[in-house]
Amino acid sequence: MSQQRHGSTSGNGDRAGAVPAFPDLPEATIARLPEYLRALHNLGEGGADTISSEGLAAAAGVNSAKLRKDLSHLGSYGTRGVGYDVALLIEQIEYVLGLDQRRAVGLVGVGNLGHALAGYDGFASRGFKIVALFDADPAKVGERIHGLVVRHIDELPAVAAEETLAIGVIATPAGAAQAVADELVAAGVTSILNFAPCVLSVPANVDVRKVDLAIELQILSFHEHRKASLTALPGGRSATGAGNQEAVGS
Amino acid sequence: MSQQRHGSTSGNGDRAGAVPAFPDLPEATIARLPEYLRALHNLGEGGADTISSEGLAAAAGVNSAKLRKDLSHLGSYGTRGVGYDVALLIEQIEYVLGLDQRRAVGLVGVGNLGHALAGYDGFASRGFKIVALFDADPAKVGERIHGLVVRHIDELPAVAAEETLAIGVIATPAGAAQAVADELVAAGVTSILNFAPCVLSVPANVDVRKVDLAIELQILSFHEHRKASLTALPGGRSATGAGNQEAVGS
DNA sequence: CGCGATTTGTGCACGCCTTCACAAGCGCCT
DNA sequence: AGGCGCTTGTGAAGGCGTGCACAAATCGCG
Ligand SMILES: NC(=O)c1ccc[n+]([C@@H]2O[C@H](COP(=O)([O-])OP(=O)(O)OC[C@H]3O[C@@H](n4cnc5c(N)ncnc54)[C@H](O)[C@@H]3O)[C@@H](O)[C@H]2O)c1
Ligand SMILES: NC(=O)c1ccc[n+]([C@@H]2O[C@H](COP(=O)([O-])OP(=O)(O)OC[C@H]3O[C@@H](n4cnc5c(N)ncnc54)[C@H](O)[C@@H]3O)[C@@H](O)[C@H]2O)c1
Repeated sequence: MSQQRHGSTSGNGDRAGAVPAFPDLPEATIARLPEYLRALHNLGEGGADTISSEGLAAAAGVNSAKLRKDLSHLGSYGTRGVGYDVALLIEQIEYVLGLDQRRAVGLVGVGNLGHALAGYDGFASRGFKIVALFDADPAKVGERIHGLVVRHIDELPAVAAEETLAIGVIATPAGAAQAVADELVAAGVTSILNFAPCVLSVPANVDVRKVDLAIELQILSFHEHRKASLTALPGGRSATGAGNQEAVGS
Repeated sequence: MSQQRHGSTSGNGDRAGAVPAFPDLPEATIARLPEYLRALHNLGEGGADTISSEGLAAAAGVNSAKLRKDLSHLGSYGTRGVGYDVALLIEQIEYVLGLDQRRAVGLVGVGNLGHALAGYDGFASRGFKIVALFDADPAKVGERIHGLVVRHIDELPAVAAEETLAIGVIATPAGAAQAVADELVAAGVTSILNFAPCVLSVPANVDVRKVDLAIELQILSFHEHRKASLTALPGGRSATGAGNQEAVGS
């Protein structure tokens, strides 16, 4: 880690304008950082000043060696014999994840799922703010949800022009998803979270993450199936092997 | 594949009672099977009888070599020079995923998100049926949602006794999630889909998958951050590297 | 001031997954 | 009947991620 960036004054504020161009963190690591962050916040509220890798690993549900290696990738902020400074580590991870600036989210498709998302306070507390809601249904446009007015999808370019949307969320039916994605991309959005069960085609510089509940259920179904086929087999070993806590991140 | 199980009569029904105890498919493969399945259904509705690995791979958003290797793991159902028989492959994958029997899902926590899930028809069309809704709030108990009456969480054991729940879905606040998970496990549920942002502790024979939207957003945020720090750097290569379609599966 | 207890950071080996590249197999056309 | 083009299935190589095990570092105490 060439750039040490150690928060000398403990508080924030010394973050230089020019971002240091990241060492390429392993994808697997960055997928776990949010989990560490959540665990740290819990621990912090619990009054802990420092936490050992063992403790944090347990709270995040991972192996302690993995956790240490992950953290080592973003430059070492632990103290041997003591552990990690909770506040400092929170600050570090938030910085790496780009959460020091609150990211603006635009949500397209205010149906069943969209409604739930729009009203979810878990976004605000984790660094995001839904700043705009869009739908194509005239009956929905104008509706007020949690302080936001639903706007017509055609207004997307205008809205994006006045407030940069960091992330676009697609909660429309699958048939409309690709068109919506195209419009988001045209409006300058380079990160998309897609709830529609379909593959999106986007330019190479745009990141798409997909959440498909049916897929999750089907994976569970497979394991059910497998477990069922094992019930009448040799030693019913329960220890060795599969059975556990798979996070959704890639 | 020792057991060929070739659907001779094309329809279903010849599935012998004793399941053949699976070759251990790579975890990565089973996480992609649902995606292939969805793509196949789309193609089938489009009127295709057969599909090449190239075509199916494109529809599912993966590399064609990867797709072939995945499918080869479950015994080859393709024809060289022609491709895969769409109907047969659908049947195959559904069998492997255990979707030939419709799985009963119990949903706990009928709040914002729970409501949306309860009303989602995408489950039914993909092999699942929500058979019970639970909540702890007396104000919610008794409410009728999409033909199902919300029952009190205390009734879970009774309900589970009369209808086996294959999968439990947790959509309660994080604070209640562990308790709910314990109750599900006690009721005999061995697969859990968890929407609450917390780590669940369960016995080794229970599978847990987690969906955390904030984590997805934070991962996107990281890439935004990284991209932003790269704008003013050497050759703005857009081809090489990250930027794309990461599925939610492990 | 030195020693032991504790905990981080990491070298290393192993296994999984991805990807390339190609031989083997299949159907169609002549 | 034979050849040609197309597509599958897979061997092999390389890369990535995980987890062990341990040296280095720090703190607290006698
Ligand atoms: N409801 C769930 O629990 C759930 C779960 C998993 C996945 N999903 C997926 O999420 C998506 C939304 O689900 P839902 O249940 O909210 O569906 P929905 O039909 O209730 O809502 C879809 C909304 O999108 C709007 N819309 C349609 N085309 C549009 C367009 N071109 N531009 C803007 N808005 C448009 C519709 O007007 C509607 O309000 C679907 O793809 C569904 O498969 C939903
Ligand atoms: N709403 C969203 O879009 C969204 C998005 C991502 C994650 N989540 C997560 O999903 C969970 C639910 O979110 P929500 O917005 O629906 O919250 P909510 O408060 O609207 O609903 C929670 C429901 O759970 C019920 N409940 C509480 N304790 C219970 C118990 N012990 N047993 C049974 N039921 C109990 C409550 O009565 C309530 O009806 C939360 O953990 C949230 O973080 C929600």
